[in-house]
Amino acid sequence: MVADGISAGTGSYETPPSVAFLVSRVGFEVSSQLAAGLAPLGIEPRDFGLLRAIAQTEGESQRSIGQALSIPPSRMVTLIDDLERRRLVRRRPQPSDRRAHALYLTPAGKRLLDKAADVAMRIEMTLCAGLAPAEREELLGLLGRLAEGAAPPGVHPALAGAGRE
Amino acid sequence: MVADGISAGTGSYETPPSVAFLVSRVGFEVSSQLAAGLAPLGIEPRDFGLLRAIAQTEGESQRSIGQALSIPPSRMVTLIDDLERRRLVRRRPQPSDRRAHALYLTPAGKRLLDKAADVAMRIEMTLCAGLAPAEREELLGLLGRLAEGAAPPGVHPALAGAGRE
DNA sequence: TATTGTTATACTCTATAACTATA
DNA sequence: TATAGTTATAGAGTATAACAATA
Repeated sequence: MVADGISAGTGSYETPPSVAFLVSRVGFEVSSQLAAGLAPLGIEPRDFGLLRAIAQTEGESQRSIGQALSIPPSRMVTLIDDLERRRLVRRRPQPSDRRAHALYLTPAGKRLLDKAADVAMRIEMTLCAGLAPAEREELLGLLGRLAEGAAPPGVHPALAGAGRE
Repeated sequence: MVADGISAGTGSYETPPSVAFLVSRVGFEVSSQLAAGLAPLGIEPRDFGLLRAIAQTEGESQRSIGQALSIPPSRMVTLIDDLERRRLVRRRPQPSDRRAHALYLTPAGKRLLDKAADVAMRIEMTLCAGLAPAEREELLGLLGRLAEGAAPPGVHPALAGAGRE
């Protein structure tokens, strides 16, 4: 099970009216839902992130993608090994640098990525089911402003762990 | 480092305009900030949650608090051992049932809990610094409605992990 | 016989460092 | 000598199951 950390002590004990607390709590729930929704597809949230990254930068080297996602090289080996074994990703030799492996999605990988995106979309719809379209827009705007202010300028380390830091 | 899971693949690659994604991303950031802010106090988010739970149910048994937070008994032993070694928590025999240990905060534990609450409050203030008071209220309301709809009825398993699932 | 706390153990996840093959 | 990928290894964190004392 994924584990959040900040929502710690939620339970039946207390529910401080704090944005930080609520965001963390809902974020945790959403993470769990994503993991549960992805499980039938045989992948985890981190694989989803990896597949997306590969899809959007086809041909990039293993290390380069790992760096962008803050995944150390040795970990990338295991993760890509796994995806390659399932025929979702392929390592191809790079003519320009024979040390490097360029990563590509297989057709099966692309199909799976589409299915995973569907799962994510369904979660979004369920999550916002109680909100009017205008309310959802309002929420998106407010959260976006929080994200801008709070996030470190570059990439944030989200793929690294299993549950939640 | 704490790790979220759903925010996977954030990086420089993509930023879907999704509430689920944004909530998870910001929630992850907040968790990291809490961990960082608590570190100088010598505790982690899960300890914070545990201290709060004990503070609000003084005298409850170890098992009972563990159950409320979805922490297995064997894990509670280690966690409470740790807090007791630092003189933040005390186990006291229960006259009614000599198998059970009732948990109490020491004065030092209460002081530390106060400090931790300050840390959390500062994070909240920083997070919402860019929002007008009315906007923050709006956000609280919208998030509250998400939390109601998305959360399972009872307790949610947040204390289990280290950072974020 | 069931339950509280504990211990022992095994498993998963992850990162660090050493290694190889190229550059 | 530096870098891409790999392998080996060791550490942290966690859960499961066996155990002792008490109910």
